[in-house]
Amino acid sequence: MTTRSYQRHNCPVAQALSVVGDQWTILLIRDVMSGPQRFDELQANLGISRNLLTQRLKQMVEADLLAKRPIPNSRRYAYCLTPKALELRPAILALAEWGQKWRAEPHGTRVEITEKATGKPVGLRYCRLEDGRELKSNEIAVERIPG
Amino acid sequence: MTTRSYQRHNCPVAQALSVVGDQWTILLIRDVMSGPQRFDELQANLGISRNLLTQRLKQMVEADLLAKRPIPNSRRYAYCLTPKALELRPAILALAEWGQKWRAEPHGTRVEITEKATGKPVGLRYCRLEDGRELKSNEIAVERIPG
DNA sequence: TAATTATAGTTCAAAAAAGAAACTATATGT
DNA sequence: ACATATAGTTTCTTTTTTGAACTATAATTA
Repeated sequence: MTTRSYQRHNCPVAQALSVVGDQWTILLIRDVMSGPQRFDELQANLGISRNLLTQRLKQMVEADLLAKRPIPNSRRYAYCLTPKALELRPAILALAEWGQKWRAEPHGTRVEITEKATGKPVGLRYCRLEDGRELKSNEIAVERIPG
Repeated sequence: MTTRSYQRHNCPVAQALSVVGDQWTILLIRDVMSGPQRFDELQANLGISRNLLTQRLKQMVEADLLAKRPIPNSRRYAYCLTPKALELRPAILALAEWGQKWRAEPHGTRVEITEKATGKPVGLRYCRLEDGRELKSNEIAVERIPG
């Protein structure tokens, strides 16, 4: 690892992207999150080439993002999200919200978050950890603290 | 645009990634957010090759993520974030939080969010939009609504 | 005034990554 | 026995990225 890549990697954003920052990984996680979990389904949905899908799935299993499990009474395999991958949901939802707002075609597929109990709309917001109180984006400061 | 890329793109996550999903764009935005705004600074910080940096900066200006402005009384240029890029902050902070939790080295650089007025710690959480009340991740449901 | 440095690039060859399409292996159903 | 489904692998081509040297120009320094 060179000095430069060290600089890139001593930052949580760069470290996250070194795991999920390639062209396909986040889309694969999103797809597995919303249903399809088999090789051919993922390939058809995303249009990723098969050799690359093989390679990515293998890397994602190694990175503990996916678990590959044989489906009983079948020779199929299911790719399942690990807790590590599930915790990317806020990042993926934040990207979805941004994509929804800034995309060229305003009326594509939407992603909506609701409260299970009431069906009321929910969004990702800044909260004071102490009491869960919502803060507006201009009320917060972001600081990088060298480790 | 092929059928497959249409499928990929009729999804706000894929649409977001089609703009910021390459290897460098999010790191460039993070870097510009936290200070460096000049060509050579960005190049040295990230270790990106110069020709690719040229190309990415140009694309990001075209995508309305960056504005290139000459610095007065100097022949330097500053790359400044547009509102569109600034609104990626939640996504970047969500990635930072995930990277901080799951990276191999637990004691690298940290990113901390605080309330400006009080210095109290803040995090990105799910909030009921109606009243800003924080909800736990198991209290929410995510739905994709075809457009 | 001439030489040097700083900045923001460009150029070009090589290496790495990704894509497309055909092929393989194996189990299952008919 | 033969066709089909699933999950890949192989091979070749195209595209991206890298690395390193080179360029252009304005401002500084000697």
